[in-house]
Amino acid sequence: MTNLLLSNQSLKALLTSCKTIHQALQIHAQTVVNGIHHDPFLLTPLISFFAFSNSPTALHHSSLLFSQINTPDLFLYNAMIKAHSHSHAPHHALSLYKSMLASETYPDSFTFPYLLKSCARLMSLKIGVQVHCHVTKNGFESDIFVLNSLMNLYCVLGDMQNACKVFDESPVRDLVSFNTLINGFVQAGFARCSLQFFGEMRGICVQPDGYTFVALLSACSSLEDCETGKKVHCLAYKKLGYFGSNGLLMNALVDMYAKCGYLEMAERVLMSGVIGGKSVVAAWTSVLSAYARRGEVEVARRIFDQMGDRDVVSWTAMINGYSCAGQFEEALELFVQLEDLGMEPDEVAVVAAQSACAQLGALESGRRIHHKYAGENWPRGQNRELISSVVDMYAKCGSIDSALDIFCNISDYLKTTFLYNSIISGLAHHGLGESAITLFKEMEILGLRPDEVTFVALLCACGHSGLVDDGKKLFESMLTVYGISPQMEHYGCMVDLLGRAGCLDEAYTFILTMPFKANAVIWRALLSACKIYGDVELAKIASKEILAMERDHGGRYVMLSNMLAHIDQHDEAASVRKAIDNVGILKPPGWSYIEMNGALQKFLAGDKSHPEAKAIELMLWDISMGLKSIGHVSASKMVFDLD
DNA sequence: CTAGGGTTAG
Repeated sequence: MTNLLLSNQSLKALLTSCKTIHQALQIHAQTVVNGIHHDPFLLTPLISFFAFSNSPTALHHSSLLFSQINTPDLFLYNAMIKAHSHSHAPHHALSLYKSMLASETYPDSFTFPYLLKSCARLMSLKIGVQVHCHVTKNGFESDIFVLNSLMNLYCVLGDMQNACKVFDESPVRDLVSFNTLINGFVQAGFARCSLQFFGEMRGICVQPDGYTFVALLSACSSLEDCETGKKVHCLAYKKLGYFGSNGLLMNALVDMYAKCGYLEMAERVLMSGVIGGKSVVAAWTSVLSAYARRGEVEVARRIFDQMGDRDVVSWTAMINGYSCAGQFEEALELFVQLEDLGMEPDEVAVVAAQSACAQLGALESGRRIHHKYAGENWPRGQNRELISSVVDMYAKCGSIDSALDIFCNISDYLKTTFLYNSIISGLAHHGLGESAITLFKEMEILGLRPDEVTFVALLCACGHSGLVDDGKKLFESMLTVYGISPQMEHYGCMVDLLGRAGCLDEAYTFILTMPFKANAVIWRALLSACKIYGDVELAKIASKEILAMERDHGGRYVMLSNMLAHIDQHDEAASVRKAIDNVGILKPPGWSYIEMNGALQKFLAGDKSHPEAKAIELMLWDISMGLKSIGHVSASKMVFDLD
């Protein structure tokens, strides 16, 4: 553009034919140059253009423009609320609504669907119920768009009772209402209900569409019910005719066959379609992750390599595929490659990366990824799954201070049972039993329901901190207060707790009075306690049980021989070692990892191949001398060298 | 005056 001055009228005309954000920015620049950037007749179309363009930077731009307007009208408010409702920060939509009411501008039937969408994105029941009240107060409770949005909100929150209530009490219903509920049931984990509800829908002759079939196939996927899936496949064909070009429906179909384990069928359906672009990527991603879940990670990788286009979802599927196979280094490496290609990982990808870091103990990578993608100022910092993966990563990498630091700064409404499970188990492993119990109480105050995992973490915390009475009380309360029946792991924790505290007889009685037969893990917990307290008789009982249960597990022989060595029964120790030789068992070598300057250092017992092996040995020697000088007695004399 | 609700895969 030259220095030609453009009038308000011509700029407005230009805007109507404007196609890209770049063009709109140029027009905006012109309004500034011309000093007419406060003209509401220009600002309104500019703001709505940016607001509707689905890009974070454009949204930011429209927010700036919006803030310059003294009295925005309802249309502008609706445009901004809509734009924020599908942004990374949907809570802005609610602030906008508040300031809208404050400036005495009142909502219409277009306002509520976006507000409700924002509540759904925020997963906030509290705010959602408030907005529901406003819907009623303003008399929009029979607007079909508002009602369907309301139903969707309750579905997303997993509150199917209220979703059904809205449906039942609604004077108007359409196919979208039915589809919302059918899909809601699936997403909330009630796939059977979704199929049943579809039956009711057919009973009153409501004709399904593509959306309906996608939801039904998703139900069959989650149930891994291929028989019903095939019926849905046929019905879709009967109702819709050829749908090979419907990308979403084809994906749902491919995914259904893949999840049910019919991988050849999935691939055949995929090939039979004429889908392209994003849909092909999605369909191959479904197949890829099915192979990964099946444990065929190499096949998954081959598909990944052969895919022409790949998006973040495909990369994440492959990253999780590696993690699933225990190949965490490959998983992390792939994430870094994704970054190097300049792709923007989303929250699910970052969660996958953090979990690989957690498994590797890769603190430096974990911290880098945290700061880059999930820092406080980052909009994704609002994602609950992401938050708990970060906390979990720090806790598992031994940086409990960082984990606590982040945890303490999380708003209550973002806290979940998962998050508490992560931090409580982190505290448990760091021997901070009291803090674990404190956080458990805090969790109750917030109204979060503890689950089985919470209690494993808590009992483990008590065990590691010698809190015998607290542990017993918590164990008792599981069934009586929380309605969770203790499983084998919980009994194991209790045996460990009692054993560590030296209550060996009590631990043994506990095992004998358990409602099910103790497994080897539990006997091993007892055996390990016997080792600490030198109870040979009980150790023999425990060993006998373990030997009877696990003929091919190397670990117990080592444990038993260690124990016998410790209590000076070298003859028996020798016989155990002989048993190992006879069966030909080798304990899988124990690895340990540490990440230094971004590189992973692996160590194996007795391994001297590290380039810095000499310096490391000197340092270790130095540390152990330091420990001895403050009175620490090494337990390493108990360990037999099996090599 | 303008605009709107429900879909897959990690």
